[in-house]
Amino acid sequence: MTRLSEAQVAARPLLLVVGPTAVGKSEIALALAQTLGTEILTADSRQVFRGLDVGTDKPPVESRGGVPHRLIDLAEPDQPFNAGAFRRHALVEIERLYGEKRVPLVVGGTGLYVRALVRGLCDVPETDLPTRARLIEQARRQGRAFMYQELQRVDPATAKRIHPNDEPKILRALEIYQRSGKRLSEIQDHHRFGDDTFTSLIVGLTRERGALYRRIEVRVEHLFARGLVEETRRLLAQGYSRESAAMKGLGYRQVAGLLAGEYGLEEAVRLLKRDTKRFAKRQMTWFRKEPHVEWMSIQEHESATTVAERIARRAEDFLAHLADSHSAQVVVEGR
RNA sequence: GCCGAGGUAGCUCAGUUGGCAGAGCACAGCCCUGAAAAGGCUGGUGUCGACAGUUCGAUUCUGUCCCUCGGCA
Repeated sequence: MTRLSEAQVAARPLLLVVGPTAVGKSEIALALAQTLGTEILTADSRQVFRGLDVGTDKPPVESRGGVPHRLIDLAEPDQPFNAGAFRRHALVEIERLYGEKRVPLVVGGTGLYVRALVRGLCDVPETDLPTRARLIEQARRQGRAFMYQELQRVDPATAKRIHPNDEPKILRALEIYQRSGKRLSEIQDHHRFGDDTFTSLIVGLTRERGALYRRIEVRVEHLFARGLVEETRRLLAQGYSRESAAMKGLGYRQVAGLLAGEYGLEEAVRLLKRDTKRFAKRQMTWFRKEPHVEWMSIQEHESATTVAERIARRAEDFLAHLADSHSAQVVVEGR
C-alpha cells in the first residue's frame, strides 16, 4: 500500500502501463494496483461502452479482485465518445485519487487516449454531430476528392498532412474550420502535444511477436467460447447498427458479418484473429514512437505477479525520486 | 509398376514464343491532435523441385532423377 506524501502529490505523478492487446496488461495491472493500493483507470476506447463486455475482454466484476476499474461503462454503444471525453473523465478520477494520496494507475492500449491524457489535446471545437453528418452526406454526394480539394483550399497545411483517401481525418479538419473559422494546422502547430500536467512513468509491455500472436489466437477462441456471438446478436437486436463506433470494433464487426450470412463461423474466427494481430501491430507502431516509454519485455513463462513486482519496484523508485526532486525544488525556492 | 496431371513467395495459383519473376490472400514497415479496436499509406519476402545438356543467356527447351495428386493394375 503506497500513500503519497504532500510533496509527491504536488509533483502530480502518473503511472501508465501500455502495450498491445493480449500482452497481459489487465492481469498485471490488477496485481500492481493491489500492491500499490490504488485503482485502475482503463484507457480503452471500446471498454467505455456499456454492454460491450465479452468482445472487449472487459474484466468481469468477480475477477477484479476488489480493485475498482474506472473509465469503463461510461457511454451507451450509440452515444458519441472520444479522446476529449476520455481526458475529462480521467482528470476527475485522477484528482480524486490525489485527494486520497494514491498514485493513479492508467492501463490501456488506446494510444490516442493515453497521449491525450499525458500530453493534452489542442484547443479545437468539440465534435459536432450535425456538422459531421452534413459533411459525411456531402462526401457521399460529391466524393472524397472534392472534400480533399475543399480542405486544400481552406487549410493547405492540414491537407498536406492528410492522405487524400483518409476521409475521416479530412472531414474532421473541415468540421473544425467550419465551426471555428480556424485552421487545424495552426491550432496544432501551437499545441504540439505540449501539455505537461503530470510527471509520468510510462511502462510499455512487449512480448516476442510470435508469442503475442499465439496469445491473440487463444484469446479469440475464448471470446467465441464465452459468447461473443450471443453478445453481438443482442446488441444488434437492441438496435445498435453495424455502422456505430461501438459495433465497428474488433469482434463485433467480424461477428456482424457472420450473423448477416456473409461467411461462416470458421471464417469469422480467422478474420478476428487476423484483424486483432494487425491491430496489435498498429498499437506497437504507435507506442514505439511515443516519447519516454520504458519498455519491459515479458517472457513466455513469466507470471503476471512477477511482472507486476518488476513494475512495482520501478514505480517505487520513480515515486521516491519524485519526492527528492520536489523537496530540492522547495529548497531552491526558499533561498 | 504403368498412364496422366503437377512441383514458381508463407498459402492458392498465374506467367515468361529463352532476356532483371507476379497476382490475391498471408506477412512486414509506417502515419495519426475529440470516430483511434476507427481511418489511411508503403513494401515482394523467391535456389521458379534437383542435377546435367543445348544456348551469349534456361524458371522457360531437352534428358535423367526426386517428390505430390489422380487413374489403372
